[in-house]
Amino acid sequence: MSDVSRRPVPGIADDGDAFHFCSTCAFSAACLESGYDKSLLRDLHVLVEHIGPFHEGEHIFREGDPFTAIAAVRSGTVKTYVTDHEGREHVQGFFLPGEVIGLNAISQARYPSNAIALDSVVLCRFSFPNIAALATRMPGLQQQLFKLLSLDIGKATLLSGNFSADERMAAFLITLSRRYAARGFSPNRFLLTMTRTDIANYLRLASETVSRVFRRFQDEGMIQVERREIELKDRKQLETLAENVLRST
Amino acid sequence: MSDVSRRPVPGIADDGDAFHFCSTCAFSAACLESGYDKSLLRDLHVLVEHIGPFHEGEHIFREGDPFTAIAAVRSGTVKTYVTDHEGREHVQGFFLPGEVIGLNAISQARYPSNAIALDSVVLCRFSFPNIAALATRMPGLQQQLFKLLSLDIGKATLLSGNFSADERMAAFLITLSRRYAARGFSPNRFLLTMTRTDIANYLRLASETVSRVFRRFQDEGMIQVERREIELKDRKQLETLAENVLRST
DNA sequence: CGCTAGCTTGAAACCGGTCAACTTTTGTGG
DNA sequence: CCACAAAAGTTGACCGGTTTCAAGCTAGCG
Repeated sequence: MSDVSRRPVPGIADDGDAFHFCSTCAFSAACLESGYDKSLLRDLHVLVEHIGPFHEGEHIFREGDPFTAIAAVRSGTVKTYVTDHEGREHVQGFFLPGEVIGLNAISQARYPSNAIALDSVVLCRFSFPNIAALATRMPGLQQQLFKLLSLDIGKATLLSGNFSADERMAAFLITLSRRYAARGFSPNRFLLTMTRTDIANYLRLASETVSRVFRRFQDEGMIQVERREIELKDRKQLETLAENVLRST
Repeated sequence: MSDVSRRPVPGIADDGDAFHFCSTCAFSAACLESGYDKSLLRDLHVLVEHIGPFHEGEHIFREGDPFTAIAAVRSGTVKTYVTDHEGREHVQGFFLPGEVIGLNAISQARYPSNAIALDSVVLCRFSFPNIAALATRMPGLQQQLFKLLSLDIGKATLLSGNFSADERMAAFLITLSRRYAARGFSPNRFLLTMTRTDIANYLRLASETVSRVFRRFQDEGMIQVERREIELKDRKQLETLAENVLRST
């Protein structure tokens, strides 16, 4: 079973400048800004381990695996999900580059869900005990961890509300867009790296409903979808639809 | 506007034994176990501020209020919720004695939702900057904070899945039961401190549906409800129903 | 080429929501 | 303590958004 353990990335060496160790990691920027001295930053650097690539369909961790590390997505998309007794899949989230997986495993010391690569995925792995220990010496890092955890509570709360299919779908598209934009990608044209079924299981819909909502949104000129490619053509209207879901974001 | 700020509890003095400052607070036990010396425990103690009582219907904080503190419920029940554009209320959670509110406010430095007392509520308030600072000197406390945050991600994820009314209701009752049991109350007989409408808005149902599910559960012998009093009569069956929701708990 | 997984579309069924009427409880003031 | 009003809860009938079922389509790939 593959997991977030030892598997160095071929071709990505850790030997370079210690202060550019991982441009996409959620920790680097925050900690660089905090003006720590070189020795502490070096401590952070030696914690990082680049692992992957995981290819499409490969599991990064599975429900019940012992928790040892959190990981920032460096490239690709990760889906987390659980499967219930009836075999229905419940998608908990999609993680894009720069986002951190595994935070919900801390409380149980086990991963409570499965994580699978939706395309080619490379991760930055952080041993949790080590980064927690370092955080006691770097208040900025501790603060960053608190923030990330708190953020995930908010994320999980978002779609738990009582919203219509249209509202949830609009919110899904808008948040995807914002997250891509935050990473320097186009906010209005991007690739859906997940299947319709994945989207459905995330939004608590049937995949047929996802198809139909896409079609209706397209007929109404709000989006243009062609297979996995999507273009947001009327952001304003989408934001309006998503408004109820996204308030407090 | 009332908020989690200065309002000492009349009759509850902070002058007593520093190591029994708050029997219900989520931090005390963990930190006592960690074997810290007296001076650090005293630091933790002076952070605690008992506030309240808030009486039924009174707000503890409101959406958008600047975040300064987290708080452990000492007695009573707190409901957190947001209201959307159409005036629909979305209940995010109920907090029983021993549970901590405000953790989802860290990332934004503002409370993302409203918190209201469902009955008479007393809180232990912890200034967040102070407790975070202290956590750098008490790794056990830091760990406890990480755990609490991580736990809340899991809680928020639970009901976000695609479950039937029956499954969600059963899960709601079972978790309530477990939480009361963990605090030394009866797991099979307790008071629903929230209205049917609150339950409905939490479970994404109509209040009429809550009524009907209660009635059906009762007709099937799983529970006995009389107004706000409830008794779980067939725990096993409820657990079975809740199973899908609660896996990974 | 043909297979398969993913996707789309239509028709019918159903779960839960909405609307409305009514009952019960709670709270208030005389 | 009672009268009354307001809030909470219950129940029934109907409606509608989503799901389910079924069929067919499309793209990607061996």
